Amino acid sequence: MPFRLSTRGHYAVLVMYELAKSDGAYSSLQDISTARKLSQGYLEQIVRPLREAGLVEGKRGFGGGYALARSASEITVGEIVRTVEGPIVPVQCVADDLHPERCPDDCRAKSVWQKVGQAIDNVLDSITLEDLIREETQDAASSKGDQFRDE
Amino acid sequence: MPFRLSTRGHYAVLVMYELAKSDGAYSSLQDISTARKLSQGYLEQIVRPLREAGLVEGKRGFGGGYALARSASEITVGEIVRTVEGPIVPVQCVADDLHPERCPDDCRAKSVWQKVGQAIDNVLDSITLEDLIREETQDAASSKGDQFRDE
DNA sequence: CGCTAATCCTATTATTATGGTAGGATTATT
DNA sequence: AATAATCCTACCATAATAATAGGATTAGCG
Repeated sequence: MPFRLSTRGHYAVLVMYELAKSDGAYSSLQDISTARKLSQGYLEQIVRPLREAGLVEGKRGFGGGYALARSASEITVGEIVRTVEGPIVPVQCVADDLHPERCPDDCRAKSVWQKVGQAIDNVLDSITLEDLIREETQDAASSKGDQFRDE
Repeated sequence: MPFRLSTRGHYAVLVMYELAKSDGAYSSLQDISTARKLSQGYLEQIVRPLREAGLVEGKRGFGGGYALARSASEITVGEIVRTVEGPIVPVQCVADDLHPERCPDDCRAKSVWQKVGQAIDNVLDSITLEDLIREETQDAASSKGDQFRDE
């Protein structure tokens, strides 16, 4: 149960993954929600901040849908997750200064949580949507190097 | 809000941190909860799995309390967190095979979540309680090397 | 022995977060 | 005009979280 990503971030990446595969064409949330067995209304709520942040563009009306606003190589998983879920701060005491007796400034454990947050950000920021759609059926390394290798 | 550690894991590390500082002597939860402004009853629930997992020893009665069952250098933050919160699996689709249409086996995003989980485990497992109590007031590197440096 | 301080154990509860549903308004294509 | 899509707001059911409450047991101390 610890360090879980909620479905918002999970589904956001799935939707962006689908849009990246469509490469320019507009895809409707109805199609995506049907294919992935997700609630369309829920996806609408999730896509909204992505649109407001300029990651996707919505086109209304018949034949409309969503498309990436930028190239798949310029959108990282970290940007997607932080856009729909907020900054990655595993333990609140790192961000604010409430409960000074519980978590005083000199508490060495704080640096643990900071390092965890940075480690998560590093992984998420190192992976672009292009990495995800490249070599779809293979499990080999991406062409860019060791950023996305399974080890 | 994503990748958050609940208070269970947070408080568990705080308690273990206090026990490590006491170095062998039994510390009561009443003292710890008073000093850290935490609920004693809640801490009791949190310490229980730590005792059952053999990380701490409880001593009942007058003058009793809890003490580390092993050396502080042999207990990692990762072990503490996983004991009270369970394994670190950021996205469930990595662990089970429900929703095969939502998260098919060939979904490349799965490897992202796996890498995140491993990165978290790596950080948590690299830090022992001894690392936390050493050089308490300093922000320098630990004597063991670059495992716990602020960068 | 009896008092007290502690762990140990179970049940309940208030609050919050999660994961949606419902219903509609707007826009664009055919 | 019909339809298919985004866009927007509100509400809600469930589950997880973070405790609280109340007691039973055990051990030291006078």
